[in-house]
Amino acid sequence: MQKAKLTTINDVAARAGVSYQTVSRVINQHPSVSKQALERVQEAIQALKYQPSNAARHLAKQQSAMIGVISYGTLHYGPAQTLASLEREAHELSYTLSNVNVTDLSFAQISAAIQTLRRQRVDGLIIFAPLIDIEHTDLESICADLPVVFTATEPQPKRAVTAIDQFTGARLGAQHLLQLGHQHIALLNGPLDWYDALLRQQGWLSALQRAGITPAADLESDWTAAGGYQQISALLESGTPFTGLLVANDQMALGALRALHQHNYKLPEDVSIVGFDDIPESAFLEPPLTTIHQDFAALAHQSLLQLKACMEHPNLKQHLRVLIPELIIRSSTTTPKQPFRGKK
Amino acid sequence: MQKAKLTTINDVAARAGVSYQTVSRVINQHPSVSKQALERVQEAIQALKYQPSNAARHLAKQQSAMIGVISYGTLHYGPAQTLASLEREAHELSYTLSNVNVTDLSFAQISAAIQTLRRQRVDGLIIFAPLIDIEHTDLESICADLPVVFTATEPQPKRAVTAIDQFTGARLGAQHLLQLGHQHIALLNGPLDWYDALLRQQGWLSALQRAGITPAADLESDWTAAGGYQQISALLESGTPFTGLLVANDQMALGALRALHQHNYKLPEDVSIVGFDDIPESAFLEPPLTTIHQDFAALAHQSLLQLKACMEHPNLKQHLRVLIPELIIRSSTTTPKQPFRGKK
DNA sequence: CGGTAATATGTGATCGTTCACATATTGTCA
DNA sequence: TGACAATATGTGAACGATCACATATTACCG
Repeated sequence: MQKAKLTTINDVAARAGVSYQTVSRVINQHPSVSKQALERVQEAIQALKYQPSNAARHLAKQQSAMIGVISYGTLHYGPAQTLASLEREAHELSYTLSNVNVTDLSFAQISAAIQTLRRQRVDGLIIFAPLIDIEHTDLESICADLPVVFTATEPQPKRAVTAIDQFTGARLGAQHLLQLGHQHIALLNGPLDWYDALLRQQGWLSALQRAGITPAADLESDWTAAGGYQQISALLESGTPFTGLLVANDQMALGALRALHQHNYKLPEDVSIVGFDDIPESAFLEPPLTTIHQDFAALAHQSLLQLKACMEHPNLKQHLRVLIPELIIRSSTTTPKQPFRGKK
Repeated sequence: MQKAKLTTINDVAARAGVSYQTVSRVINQHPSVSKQALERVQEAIQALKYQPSNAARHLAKQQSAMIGVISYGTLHYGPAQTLASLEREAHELSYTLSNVNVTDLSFAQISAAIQTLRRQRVDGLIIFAPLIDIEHTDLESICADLPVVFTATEPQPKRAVTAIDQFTGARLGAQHLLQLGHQHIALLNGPLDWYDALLRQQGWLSALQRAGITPAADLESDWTAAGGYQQISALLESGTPFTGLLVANDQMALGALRALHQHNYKLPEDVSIVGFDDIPESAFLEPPLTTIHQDFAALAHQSLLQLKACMEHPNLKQHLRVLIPELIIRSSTTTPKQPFRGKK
């Protein structure tokens, strides 16, 4: 093994001819260090390629400069973007991010993830996973007095939450279709154990109800293009009439487009589609996709800011921070050709 | 602040009525612990919600159970997938991953990233970024005796490298087009400061040269659909004749498809397109995209295995591990209608 | 020149673990 | 029953940094 024993603060002190405490002062930029000592210590650090050990520092300081993240579904666009932004933002605040990705939303996995992060003595925690089934009391017992920010999850009483308003997003999409004159509007949603999906369903329903319109169809799929393709193919073959379609992410919308093309539908004349997320490819689909833009970088930024507030003022009451998504109109939506149409 | 002082091994020992060392033995599953002591310690751990401090453990053990990753461009599909897989794999080997994402490939950033990870005393390092301009001697000086695995980078003498064979991948794509009878084949590549892009260019060129065919065009873009759209639009407007197009990732291919549709090209009759990566959406594009499949999960798996080997046998000479990508034929490629065609 | 403050440096204890070693207890067999 | 091994437990030092405090040096002002 490489038992080469890494250089320590003492090695540097010895070489510079000062005490270890002086070296510590140089590292931490304490003002009371003479110019001579400073130079000699810096020279020694360079020469010995000294790097202070975070572990030792954390132990002594009783804080880790680490932020824990519990993430879910990071292979999907939204979570992946958020996580990447989170990492960048954290680095700018000179925090290190420690990410644990859970593969399901069971209490067992969530609690194991929290334990892992508590061992690392993270200074704060961002839970970036839908937690529909978790009891608040259970969470309280594991998180203890760790500062936590939730996102993508249902409102937690007394807990800090930063989220993009999915309800409003879906409503914007549905309203756009309604304003164009669509009367038969279907929803292709993601899995309902994602809280985001639940909220989008509610927003869509709310818009339709307010307009006095009955939903044409309410489908659930798995966020993938394949799933979207499958569901819309089935819907078309079932003969259910619809002219407007709200899809809960752009990948499924892509699959839906394919299904519609295969069934010789003309787009957007025959069916208008609104996606969700505004992935970079959306503007280049056939036809370019009208969609609900979500600012994941802003979500990351805000949740980190909120976590910082939690860490600095642990007793401050935290409120809900909400980001509003934006409707991006492209050419996949238009006025319906006929007020009503069935199977082609 | 929450100066509540977390519970330590001593608190557990006191409650269980044993010495701290016995508690340590329980934590580390040492065999020589009596059944009674074991039970009492476990009870105390439960009751006090004790979690051992990783920082203290690492300090004492002189190893961190952390693996550092230096990543680049994680907002793109390939890197994002690899990173996510890496995290999952590392967790399975009960390592923690510490990721630093660099925003450019300057020596300054790479070396800062390595310093950050050295401070964390990572046990090993996976450099998952193209390092075309970095001198080997510079790297040697920073990495010192840290076990390192490179990937997505040019072969390093004496260093461990795991990579997907991009040269072969591009050649497979080009050969497919050649076998269909295409004579005018263009390449739409990613930025050439990615080593992957460079290798794909070489593989494509090599296949064409072997067939005695001159390249129709050699374009460089930025991996995005927007970039691909722009470049292919320009190519079409320039009137350069081509019937086959190899694109270095599927997002750019998506943009290229859009450009071709807009110019009223019939696909695949007028132009055959081969993508790269096989993103989940590829099968649902218009038309479904023939592409080169890359197994990013396997890449992550292999590089971690190799790193483990490096860590366990530091003096073992490491070789180059290569994964071979696979051609997935869908309907975006067919025989050329005419042996030659210019601007439409 | 004495006194007080500001600056510069050093010493011992501490953070929460593990390791090496010492010691106490139990078991097994001649 | 005595001897020796195996099992079980405890003690002090170490890991590499920071903190609180003590001390030495320099600076300034009346």
